[in-house]
Amino acid sequence: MSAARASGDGTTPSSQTGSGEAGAAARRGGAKAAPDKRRLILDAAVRVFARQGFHACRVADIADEAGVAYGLVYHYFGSKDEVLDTLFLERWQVMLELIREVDAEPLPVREKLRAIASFIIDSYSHDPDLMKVIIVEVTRAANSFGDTHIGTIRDAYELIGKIVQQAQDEGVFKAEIEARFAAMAFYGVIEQLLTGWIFDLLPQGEEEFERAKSVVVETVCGGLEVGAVSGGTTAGNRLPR
Amino acid sequence: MSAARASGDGTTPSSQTGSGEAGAAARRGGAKAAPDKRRLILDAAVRVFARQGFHACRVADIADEAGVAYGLVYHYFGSKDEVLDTLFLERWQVMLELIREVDAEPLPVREKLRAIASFIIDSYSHDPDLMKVIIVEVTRAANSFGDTHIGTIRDAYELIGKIVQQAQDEGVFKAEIEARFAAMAFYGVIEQLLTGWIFDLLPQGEEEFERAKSVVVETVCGGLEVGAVSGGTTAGNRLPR
DNA sequence: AGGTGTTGACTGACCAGTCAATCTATTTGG
DNA sequence: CCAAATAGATTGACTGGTCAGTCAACACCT
Repeated sequence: MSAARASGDGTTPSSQTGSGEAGAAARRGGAKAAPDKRRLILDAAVRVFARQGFHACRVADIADEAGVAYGLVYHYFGSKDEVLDTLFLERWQVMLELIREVDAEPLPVREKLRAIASFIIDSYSHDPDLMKVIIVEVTRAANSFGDTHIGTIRDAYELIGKIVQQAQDEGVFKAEIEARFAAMAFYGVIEQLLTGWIFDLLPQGEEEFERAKSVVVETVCGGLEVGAVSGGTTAGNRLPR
Repeated sequence: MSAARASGDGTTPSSQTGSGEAGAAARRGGAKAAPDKRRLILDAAVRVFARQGFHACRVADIADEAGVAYGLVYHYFGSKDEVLDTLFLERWQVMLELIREVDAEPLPVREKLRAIASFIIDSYSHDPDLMKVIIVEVTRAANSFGDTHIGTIRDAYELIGKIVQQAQDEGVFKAEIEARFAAMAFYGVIEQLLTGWIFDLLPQGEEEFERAKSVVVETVCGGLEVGAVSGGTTAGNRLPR
């Protein structure tokens, strides 16, 4: 289930600094092992970025939050920017992978889209701070990180576009609405819901998150109007009401 | 027509700094009048913010772009922040007004939503830089301007929510999808399209903008699936392609 | 003579990134 | 099995540059 993947912790997503770190890996093989300062810093950064925003926080804040010395941040990361880059890529890569997997499976479109929506919403549910940072500081940040990662971001849109395209080829989705637009619409709805939660404009909670998954798919696929298709959600969904 | 209102120039949307400025208004009554430095600074700021981002630009950049001295920026605005605040409020206020007007008129939901979508897209078409700044620096910026203006932003969502609610009461929109969610979805689709244009992920141009208006309404109201409602749009554009 | 508009040099605070020193663990060679 | 050597981890004071905001002076109008 996609929800499972949403929590990809403890795995220490490998290098990023580029330096050799075989020694650290070996040491970690033991028992409790050293608290892996690199991870500690990343996690602290998420909290600090979410709380104060990337621009408003100082590197010292991250170090303090992580309980390490200032200089250590620069031992593991080349710059303040690189910390954010790492956080973003770590998560976005996992999402791209999931979308590719979903795309490969022989599922009805609704299910594919639902899987994607579920992944993103579960990601938020599992670590709201991280998703807040990604959306606020990267995904929408032209002239800074958004620009840097535009290629990676675009990949996601294109993968979703492919799914829509296929549905159109199969005659399940209307052909008049360009796949590219449809993909943006779908993603836009999800991101706006997260934004609503981030800004505390919408009620949050497991229940709401579950409901949101259905709402997203139902809205985008079936439309808001009565008389439009009202498919069931996950399982069998052909019955017209 | 909503498109007309999207271009609210030459009118100098009045005060914002709060100080008395009757003198300026009187002088402007003449002919060409002084170039209204305040406006000059605001327009320059839009360009600079759009080009470099709010955080990455210096106040000196704004002054240079406007062709005025550094200190003059502080004569008209209390701070760098206030410049952005002014730009945002100026435009957002107009949008709120439009939504209220649209809401008051006895139109079918599709038309109301189309009018709103048209306004926002026309705004972008008319001044992409300004919309870029508003979306990138305010609308999605938790922990900075988004937080400051959250109330004003929320107003828009709620007004749209009211329109959806009404459609539900009339039995035109499905009741299962909470109006609040639906409103967010609608707005989210629009903002994501703008984001696509801002990041150059979607083709731009008058033609695309026009098409987008229909796509937004059609997607959100009728859904992507075949068999869903395929309503016409505003004027005489019933023909499918 | 007084007020508003305009100028740009200056300052005070702030902060990313550097670096030399210290500490800890692992390896080597005797 | 231990001491010296090596390498990485960790520390935090310090620096160099940046920039928002101030201010005193000047320009122009009435």
